[in-house]
Amino acid sequence: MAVRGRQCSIADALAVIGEKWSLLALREILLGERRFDQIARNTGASRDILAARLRTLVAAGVLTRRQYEAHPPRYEYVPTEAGRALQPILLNLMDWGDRYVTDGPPPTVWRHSCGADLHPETVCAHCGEPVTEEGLSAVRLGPVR
Amino acid sequence: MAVRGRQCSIADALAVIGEKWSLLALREILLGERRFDQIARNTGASRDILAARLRTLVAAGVLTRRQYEAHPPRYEYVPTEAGRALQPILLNLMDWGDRYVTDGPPPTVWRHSCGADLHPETVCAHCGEPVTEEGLSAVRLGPVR
DNA sequence: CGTGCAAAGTTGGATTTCACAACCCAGTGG
DNA sequence: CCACTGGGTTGTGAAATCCAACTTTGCACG
Repeated sequence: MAVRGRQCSIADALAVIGEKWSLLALREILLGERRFDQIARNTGASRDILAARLRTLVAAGVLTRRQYEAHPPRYEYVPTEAGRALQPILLNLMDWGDRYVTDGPPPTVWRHSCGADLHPETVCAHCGEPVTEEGLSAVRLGPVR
Repeated sequence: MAVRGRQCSIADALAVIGEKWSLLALREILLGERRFDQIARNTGASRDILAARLRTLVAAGVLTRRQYEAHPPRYEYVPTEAGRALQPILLNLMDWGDRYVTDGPPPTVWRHSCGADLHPETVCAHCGEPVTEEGLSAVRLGPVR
């Protein structure tokens, strides 16, 4: 996407998952839907665009396309490790939408194994403290191309 | 964006910040850049699209547009609470890009106040345990419209 | 046999969005 | 007077998206 602009992994990540429908397709796949028709129905994406996005995600290594039936040939989409690693991003995005965009109660609720309704929080993996603006400084920034 | 499809705060969130360049503009603003020209240069977005995105983000309450000079009138873009709340999402996205997309070392590195280079981790706000696929179950899902 | 259905797309054409360069306006500095 | 800066807007053409219809392979029903 961004040939010019700051060299940055956010831009690189968005080149893979930043297009329209990519993240919604991944949401459905991480919810357990693996079939084209079901993903199309549950996201609302048009079938041609969805096919293109799934191809991109397979090419990027986020999904694999697995044949689950030989005659007629039928395929399903399974998340790779990279795909499963997007789950926290989707949960954070959902939580942000719940708080600042969606009117009314959250449409989707997750239960954590500890028993509580899940509210994701981002912490420093090293010390476990929540990440706040004040506790953060940029050591090195990507150059602007 | 998604009139049809599952009712979901991820879709709602993407309607606000899911368009091309929105998140990259927010990245620059959260890095401290507040001026149109600087944001345009550092993201690589074309000026017309950037102006449209900033208007959308102001209308959605993610940014405010503040006049910092009267003659000639000049404006800067300041994140609101909702805007600052996107920081964890951007950090997670950056970390994902570092791991699975960007070749070579991470272009941008953040230092946490604990002294370590920041690697964000998403935990359950209630119990503090990392969020994994296994520890998670959907209690309620949004209906498909 | 003929009809209907399902899954996983592909195709054609209209609409919308995006990119790029050029332009505008107000003030500032030389 | 001239160039330059900041914060945009305008026009044109290219690209992406939307939507409905069609295709292919096979199964099940009557």
